[in-house]
Amino acid sequence: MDRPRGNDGCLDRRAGGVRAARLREGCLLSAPTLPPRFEAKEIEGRWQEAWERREAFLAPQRPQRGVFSLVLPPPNVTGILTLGHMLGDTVMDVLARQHRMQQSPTLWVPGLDHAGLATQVEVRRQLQKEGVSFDELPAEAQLAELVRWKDEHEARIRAQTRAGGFSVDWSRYRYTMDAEAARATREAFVRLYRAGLIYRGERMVNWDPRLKTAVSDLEVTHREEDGVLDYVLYPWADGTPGGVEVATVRPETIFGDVAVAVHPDDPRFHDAIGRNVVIPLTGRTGPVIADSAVDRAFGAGALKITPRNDPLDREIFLRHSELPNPPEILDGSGHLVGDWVPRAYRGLDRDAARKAVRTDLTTERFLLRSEPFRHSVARSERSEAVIEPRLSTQWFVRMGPLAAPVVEAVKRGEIRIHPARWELTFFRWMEGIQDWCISRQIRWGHPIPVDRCRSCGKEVVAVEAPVARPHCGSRELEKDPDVLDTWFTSWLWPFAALGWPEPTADLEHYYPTSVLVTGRDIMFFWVARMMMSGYFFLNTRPFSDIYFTGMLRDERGRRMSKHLGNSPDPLDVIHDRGADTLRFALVFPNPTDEDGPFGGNALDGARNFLTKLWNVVRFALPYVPPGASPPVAAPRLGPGSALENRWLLSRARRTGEEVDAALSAFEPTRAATVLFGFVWHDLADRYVEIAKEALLGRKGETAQREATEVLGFVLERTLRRLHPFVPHVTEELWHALPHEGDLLALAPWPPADEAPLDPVAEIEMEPVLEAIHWLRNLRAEGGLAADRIPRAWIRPSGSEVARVLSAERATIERLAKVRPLTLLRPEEPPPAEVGSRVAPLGECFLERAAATAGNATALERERETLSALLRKTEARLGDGGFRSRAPPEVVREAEAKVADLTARIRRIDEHLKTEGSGARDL
RNA sequence: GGGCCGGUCGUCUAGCGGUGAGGACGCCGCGCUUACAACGCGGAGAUCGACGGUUCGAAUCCGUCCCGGCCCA
Repeated sequence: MDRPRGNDGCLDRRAGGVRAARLREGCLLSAPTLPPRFEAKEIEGRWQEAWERREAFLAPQRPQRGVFSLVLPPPNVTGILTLGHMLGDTVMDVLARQHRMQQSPTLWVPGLDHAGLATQVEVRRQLQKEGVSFDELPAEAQLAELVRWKDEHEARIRAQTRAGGFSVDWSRYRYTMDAEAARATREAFVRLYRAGLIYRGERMVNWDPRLKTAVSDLEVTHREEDGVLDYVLYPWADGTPGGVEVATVRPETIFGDVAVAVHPDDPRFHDAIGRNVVIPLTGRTGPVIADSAVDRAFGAGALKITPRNDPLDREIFLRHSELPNPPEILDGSGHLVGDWVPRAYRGLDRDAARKAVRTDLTTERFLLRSEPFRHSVARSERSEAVIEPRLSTQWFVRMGPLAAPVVEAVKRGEIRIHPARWELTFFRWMEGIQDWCISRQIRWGHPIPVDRCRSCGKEVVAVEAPVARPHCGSRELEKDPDVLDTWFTSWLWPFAALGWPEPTADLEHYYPTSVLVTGRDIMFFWVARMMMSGYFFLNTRPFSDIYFTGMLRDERGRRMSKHLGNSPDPLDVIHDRGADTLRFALVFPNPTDEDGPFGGNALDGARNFLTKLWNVVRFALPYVPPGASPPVAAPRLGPGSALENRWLLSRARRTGEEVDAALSAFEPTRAATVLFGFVWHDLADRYVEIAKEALLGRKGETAQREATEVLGFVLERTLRRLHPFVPHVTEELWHALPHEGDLLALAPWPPADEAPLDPVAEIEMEPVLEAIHWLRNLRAEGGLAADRIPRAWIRPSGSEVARVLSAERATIERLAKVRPLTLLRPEEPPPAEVGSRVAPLGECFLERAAATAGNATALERERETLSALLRKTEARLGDGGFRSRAPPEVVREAEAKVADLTARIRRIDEHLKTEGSGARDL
């Protein structure tokens, strides 16, 4: 075996040797050398190409066993990917890569969403900046603009996804507006229509007058805003003085009024019910009606009824059939129209109308007073326009029947939500679910697959464009002018992306999918609806687990947004820092399912970790050169093996088990945290430092061989387990070490239990590490020069500890930089002029610089801590209830603790006495 | 107005009935020890939002309140 010389020249030559050996083997994928620092740029592109060349992520057409599949939530073409997308993608990639390594046929379907309204709004805005009015363009030109936008952004989004190293199957890439998606969309519509779950009706919808389209409840946001509440007098129609006082924030809707409603139990209005009032400015009158939906506490207790312009008014109107049905008074763009609006007001937009109405109400003394009023205002999520509730004819999906099986499935545990706390939110929404308005009056979307007969008005709904004639025999068909809500395609995605409604092989083998990872913000828009469609169209869950990621904040805790400029393009971050650094920073240290800060700190931490990993391998390289045989199994250790070897394998075992458990439980951050701690602290800080002597051959050939095997094995397995998180760097390092197979991405996931558990080694390692720690502590406090190797003594607390310390004396001496370390017998007096510590493993003594006197302080502090603890524990034991009610082992533990603390405090007192005399001697 | 989630070292967080409350970042001190200064070693720093209650025992369970955040109306 080659021995390292321990200087840079040697290492470089060795690295050269690696390269030469690799070239001889004809392996072009090999890492040429390991520079002292890890440079992401150099390696990431190379491995991405290698994976692609080997078609590593191409899912088999005919998988033979249990598959793992998932669809990438197709990002909106509205813009480019954000770091938030990268977070979800990273979580998905961790799961996908792990399952692939576990030899499950794995399919991850990438895609793109046309994002109808959102995209149209973006394109409209963009054109507006260029001085072009989207709305005035002919239909074909509008479409051309939309397609151009889509093409540009699609390219960028694909580039971003590639740069992240995400293991999607590009051969299955899908777009929500491709031909197959169009087919699936039509099919879904037709099936629901035939099942009576889609209907067209005149209903109150959320109308966006700026975009001139209906939007769904989910596309409306409510915000507290300052407004004005007007109190208007509706005088008695019979000319008697007075009338009814009505409060409104939308006085311009007065033209659509048909009545005034009051609460039937409101004593203020008992005499008013049934009388008629004048509706100001209209020349019309209307009755005062009673309805218990009226909120008596609001305004003056009376509500004007505008059946076409307010949902509550509509409800009340429908309960009072005697009221006249008014014509439309506000058109799609928010302008006053129709016979009921006096000429003077027609054509005014709603803001101008409100002003004019208020002025005229004042002039004619109908306006009693106006108050500032803070209330919740509904705005369109996409255009920010104030939503106009408007009676309009639209297409709806009946949600009740679709929702029922989904709620049941989640309650049965057939679909699991992670983190589970979101179930509550989910249920609450599902239980109050409203019908879904799916028609949009925009350009960008799938057309509604309905034709209507010009003569008889009958609807023709078919998957194929209709050729058949409706009942009346006319051939004059008119297409429905509307398009479908984007989500009407997206909600089909888990199966539509696999080819539904065609009975494709992918659909057969990869549906239902395994997991869905997405942000909570689209829980209702998308996730819940996919669940409903899954049960309706395929009678199965679309996925078994849902994982909700958190929302990223910047380091000041603000939400990331384009507007604030705190949302960098992931491609730039990858260019600067590397994909692996970004990926690790996204899962560690902040939990992937919480809204945590993300920024330079996290990126630095990830980079530091990768550098550490890089350097551990770099250190190991000379001992486990590429020529060495790959570790096929864990090294077989015996009782005579070095403690650190037994210990490290045992730690590796526990790490593996916890990582696997964390990933199964959808806790990627916990998995990353455990790996981080293992690599940095157990492997690098402890094992490597302790094992250096053996590795260097100073403890003989057998010891060297064993340490080499352990190091090689643990590193190789650790790289495998880390691979899903940081695929490029691990692939690079894996190839630099002895390994079997040609890609780490396809290497098998190591079983955690192949490394032997060794609880004895773990227990024995404790006092060794502790001794090193306390001696270092004394050393730092004792004011010793860096090159000074002081003498040290330990009086162990028990014979077992004494045995271990004695066996590991050389290691302790080396790592604590003391010599010699002398073990004292139980009552053997300590030396003079020393710093001391009373630790659980025993008393530690170290020579110190003559001038320092910090020891007494440290001891006193320690004494105080221990005394406080002792008092607490004694108090607990003194409590009668404790002894009788607590479990016996807890009582015994407390007793042992009291004994231990008492002994240690006594020791400290002894030390302090010596210290006192010593200090006087100074 | 209703609901949900959360308040733990300066910051971000782990722990969710018996702990000397763990870690990371930041901070302080000493060190370029031949894998790593993007590092090593040591140190300081938290009565776990407040008040009650349950319990032999509460950061952990239950109430009330306060403060954040989100969702719905």
